[in-house]
Amino acid sequence: MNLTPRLVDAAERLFDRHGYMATGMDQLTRAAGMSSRTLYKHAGSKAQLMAAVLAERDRRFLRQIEVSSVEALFAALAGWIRDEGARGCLFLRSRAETGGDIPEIADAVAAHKTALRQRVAGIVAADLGAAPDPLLVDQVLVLVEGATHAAVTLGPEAVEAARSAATVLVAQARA
Amino acid sequence: MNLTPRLVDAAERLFDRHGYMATGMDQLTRAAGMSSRTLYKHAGSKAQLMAAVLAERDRRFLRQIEVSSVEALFAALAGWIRDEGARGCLFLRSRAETGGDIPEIADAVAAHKTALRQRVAGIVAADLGAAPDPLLVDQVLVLVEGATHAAVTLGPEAVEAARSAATVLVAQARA
DNA sequence: TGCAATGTAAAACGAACGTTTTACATATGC
DNA sequence: GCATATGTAAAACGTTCGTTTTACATTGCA
Repeated sequence: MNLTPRLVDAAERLFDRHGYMATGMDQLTRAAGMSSRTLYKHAGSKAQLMAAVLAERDRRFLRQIEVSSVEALFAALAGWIRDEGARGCLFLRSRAETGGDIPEIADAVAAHKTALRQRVAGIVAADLGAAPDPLLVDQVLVLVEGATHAAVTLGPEAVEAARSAATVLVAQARA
Repeated sequence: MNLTPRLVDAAERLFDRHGYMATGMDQLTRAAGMSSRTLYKHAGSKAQLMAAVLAERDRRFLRQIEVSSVEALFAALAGWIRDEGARGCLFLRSRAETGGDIPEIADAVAAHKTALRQRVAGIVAADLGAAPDPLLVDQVLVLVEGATHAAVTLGPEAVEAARSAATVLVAQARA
């Protein structure tokens, strides 16, 4: 059940561009350059492959926002969207596509969102130099989700709007 | 090609709960209480049915946020989420599920997001009593999208966080 | 009374779905 | 040199997909 990067990367690309349901196993085998027999030996099932994709994306995204200020958080988010494009949050999308009915996927999404909230709390704390008001953490988290999804239609300006809004909120919390 | 409310309402419910791809035509015919022959005469195709669902949802959502202050906007959003549940934006979800490749759906989503931005601009203008800075409109729009999507994991507190953040931004714009 | 229109029920369409299996090739380690 | 593991290619599994068609019942209007 060990997964090669080749498979996970190809799967992430296809799931992200076309959706979980719309991506067939034959497209996955072709993109990964392996037979379906090997793919199933490595991944177990389509749902488990998606869970592996989400776990890898969680690691990669959290690494991208390894910062210690709110300004840097939104700069990192802008970089992510510049590199990856703006298609909304893959975690929320894959959960919604499957109605939350596939445990492997629902669990991976819940774990990511928990980790994301903790990371944002840490960034706000580092920025303020003190334990932050939970409301401020929620506000920054809402701005992160908002930038991610508004960017689908607004483009990078959504991230800039979120960044400037967060700056005002943090400055006010400091005073 | 006229659509009965019964069909559109049943389709909206299924598409919203389980996703566009995961909802089969047989579930739609059963929920709408009609044969597939009649459904196709009325709706034309699955994609056109989804487009009709989105057009109806657009009307309903814009009616819900027929308000003239930013506070009232987020109160209306809280009411929507209380009644409908928090599953993220159906427009963005259906567009992402289909990779933007189905014109009926992609067009309905684009139209809704354009209308939403104009509505938010109108609300901010009414609240300020003056033409708003486009950046402030983007900020409120980001907070609306953020509340919608953060509520999936945070619950109603996401809307409260967005509301309080928007209040600060509007107050600052007034000064 | 009778003709369109409109509906239902159900079978059929070919294609694609996720997954498993069969048959065979190629390495690696004792 | 021979088992063991690991791979590919491809067919087959039964199911479901969106859509169309066939056959028949019901309705409303001339």
